[in-house]
Amino acid sequence: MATRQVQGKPASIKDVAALAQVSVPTVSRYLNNRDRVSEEKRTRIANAIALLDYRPNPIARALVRERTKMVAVLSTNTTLFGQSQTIYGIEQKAQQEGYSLNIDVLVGDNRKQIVNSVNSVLDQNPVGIILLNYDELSNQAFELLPPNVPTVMIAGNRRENTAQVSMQERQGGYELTKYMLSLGHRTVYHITIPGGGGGYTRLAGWRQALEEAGAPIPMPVDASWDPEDGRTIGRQIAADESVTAVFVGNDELAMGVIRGLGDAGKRVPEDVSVAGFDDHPIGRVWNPSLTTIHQDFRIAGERAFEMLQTEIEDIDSGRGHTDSWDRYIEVPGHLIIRESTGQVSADRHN
Amino acid sequence: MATRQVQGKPASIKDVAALAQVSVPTVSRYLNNRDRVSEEKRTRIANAIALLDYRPNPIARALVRERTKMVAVLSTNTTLFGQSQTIYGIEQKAQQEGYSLNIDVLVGDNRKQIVNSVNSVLDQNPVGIILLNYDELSNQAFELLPPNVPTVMIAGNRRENTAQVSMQERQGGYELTKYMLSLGHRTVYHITIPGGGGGYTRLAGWRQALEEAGAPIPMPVDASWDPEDGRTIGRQIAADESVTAVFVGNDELAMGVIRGLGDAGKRVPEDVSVAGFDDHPIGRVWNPSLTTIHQDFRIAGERAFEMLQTEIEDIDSGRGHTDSWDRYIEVPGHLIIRESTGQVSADRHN
DNA sequence: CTGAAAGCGCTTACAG
DNA sequence: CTGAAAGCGCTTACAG
Repeated sequence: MATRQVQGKPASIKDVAALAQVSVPTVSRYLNNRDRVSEEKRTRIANAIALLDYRPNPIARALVRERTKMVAVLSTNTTLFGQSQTIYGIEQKAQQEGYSLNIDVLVGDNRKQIVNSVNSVLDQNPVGIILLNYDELSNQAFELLPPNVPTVMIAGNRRENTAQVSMQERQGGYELTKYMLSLGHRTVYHITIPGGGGGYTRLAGWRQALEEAGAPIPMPVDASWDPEDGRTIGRQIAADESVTAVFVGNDELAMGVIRGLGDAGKRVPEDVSVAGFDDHPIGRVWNPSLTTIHQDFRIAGERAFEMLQTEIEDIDSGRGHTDSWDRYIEVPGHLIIRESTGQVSADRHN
Repeated sequence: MATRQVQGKPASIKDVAALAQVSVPTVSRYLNNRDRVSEEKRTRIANAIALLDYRPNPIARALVRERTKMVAVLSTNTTLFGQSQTIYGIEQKAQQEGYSLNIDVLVGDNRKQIVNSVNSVLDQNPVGIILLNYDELSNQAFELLPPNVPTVMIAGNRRENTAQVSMQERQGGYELTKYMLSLGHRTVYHITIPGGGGGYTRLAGWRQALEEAGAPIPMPVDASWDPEDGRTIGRQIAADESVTAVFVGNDELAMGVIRGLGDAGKRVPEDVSVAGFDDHPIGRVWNPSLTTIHQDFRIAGERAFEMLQTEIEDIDSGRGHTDSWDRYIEVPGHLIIRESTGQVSADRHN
C-alpha cells in the first residue's frame, strides 16, 4: 500500500533499474532506444517506469550530452503586436517538437546592458537562439551572439551571414506606397516606428516607391510605439494642407494619427488617406477600417523554429552548419485595401 | 599568443583551478562565497576566470543543487493584451534577479492535452511556477500542479489554497457597472470574454451591481477574443431599443461593438454608452475614447514574481512553505471615464 | 543484448 | 583556510 517514493523526491533512473532488475545503462538504452533491449526487459522496465511515475531528469541529460533541449528567444519589448505574435508561433512549434522556450527581453540603452542581457541568455546554454530583429537594439545584440550556437534571425532583411526569415518589409512598404500614389496623391508622407532605419525597412520601401515615381520625398517623422504619440502627430500634420496621404509605420500608430487628424477636423479618407502596417485586429474594426500590409508574424515564428531545428539536427548529425548561413526564407506581407485610403478628390472612396 | 581554449569548448571550473593553482572546491567556494578564501588565492582565481572567460555551467549547478534558477510561466494565449503585459512584468523582475523564464503556452481542449502541457513544464524542473489564471483552461491546469513546487497564481480571485495576486476583477466590474447606472441607464448589458464564468470575474461584479440597484439583469452575451466578433454583436444589439448601456468584457471587443453599433446607425455615447475593461492603449485614441477599468498587468506580473521569489527563498532557508498559501496581494484596477459613456439622454455627455 | 566503469561540471560534507 | 573524495542523474564507450 505504501508508495515506494519518498514524498517530494522523484524517482531516478537508478530506482527504475533496481525495480526492473536491470542495470542503469539498460534503462538508458530503453529510454533512448539507440540499442536493442530484449523484449522481456523492455516490459519490466516499462512497468517500473509506470509504477514509479519516472521521468528522466533533463538537467542530468543536458549535462552529459552537453546540449540542452532549450531554445532561447531574444526580443525587445515582447508586448508589441508583431513580437508577441511571432513568439506565439515559435512557442507552438517548440512545444510540439519537445523543446522548451526561454524568453529573454533585451533591455538597455548602452552597450554594457545589452552585453549583460545577451550573456544571461548564453549562460542558460540554449541549443539554439531565435532573434527577433525588429529594431536597432536587437540588431546590436546580434553582434554579440557566438558563431558556434545555431541562430536564426527574423527581420526585415538585414544580414547575409546568418540563417534568416525575412518579413519582406521593404517590399511591403514599397507596395503600399505605390498603391497610395496610384490613388492620385502627389506624394505620401511617412511616420516611422522606432528603429526603422536601415536599407530593408518599411521606410526604405516607401522611399524607393517615391523615387521611382519621381514624387517629392518629405522628411519622415519619427514616432514612439505609443498610439497617443500618433495622435499628437496627426494633429500637427493636419495643419499642412499639402498632406493628403500618410503611410504610418504600424497600425497602432496609424489609428492614433487618424484620431489626431479627426481632432483637427480632417476626415479620413476624404481629406487625408492613412495607411498602417501589420494588420492589427483592431485596425479591422477601426472606423474607417485600415488599409495596411498584412504580416504573417505567427507563420514567421513557426518557420524560424523549423529552420533552427533543422540547423540543430544538422549539427548533431555532423553535417556542420557553415552552409546554414545560406538558409533564407521569405514570409512576405500583402496589401489589404480597406476604408482609410481613397482617391485624392473630396469624394468618398467607395 | 595562442589562446588556451579549444575553439567552442568553454572553460570549466577545472581549467580555472589548474590555471590558478588551487583545488576545484576552492574555486567553487570563491564563486559562491560561502566559506572564506585567502586573499591571495582570490586574486589568482579572479585572474584565471578573467583570462579564460569562465562562466559557471548552470546545468551542472542545477544537477547537484537539485534546483534550477528557472521559473516557468504558464499561460493561455500569450498574445492577448493582459497576458503579454503580465509576462513582460514578470520577465523584467526575473531578469533583474538572475532567474531565467520559461514560457509555456497552455493548449488543448481536452484534459489529456492539458496534462501534457503541464507535464512538459514540470519536466524542466522549474524552481517555481507562475500561473496566469485568466480563464477556464488555466484554471484546470492549476489542479495539475504539484503541491511541492512554489506556485503563484495571478487571477481574478479564485483560489484560497495558493499564493496569489488578485486583479480584483469583480470589484472592477462592479464599479464600472455602478458608474454606468449612475448615468441614468435603466440597466447595463454585458458581453463576456471567454472563460468569464466564476464568482470573482468582471461578470460577477456586473451582476452584483445590477442586483444591488434592483435593475433588470439581462442575459450576458458570449463573445470570442476577436474584435470582429464584437462588431457582429454590436450590429445585433443595435436592433434592440432597450439597450442604452453596454459593458463589454475587454477593450478590444468593446471597440468592435462600437463599430458594429455604428454600422447600424447608432451613435456612441449619444444613443448607447459602451465601456470596456483593461485600458488598452488603442482604446485611448479610439473615437470615442473608451471608458474602462485600468488594469495594472505589468505591476501584477512584478508582484507575482516577487512573491514567488520570497516563497522560493523561504524554502531554501528551511522556513517551509505551507504558510505561503496565505500570501495574497491585490492589484486593483480603477475606473477611467472617457468619451464612450454618457447620460441616458440624447445630449452629448461632456 | 547487457553490465561495470568512467565521466559530464559542479557542490558538499569530511578531514585536516 | 584548503584539498581529496563522493555524488547529483544520466549517457557513452568498452568489454563481453
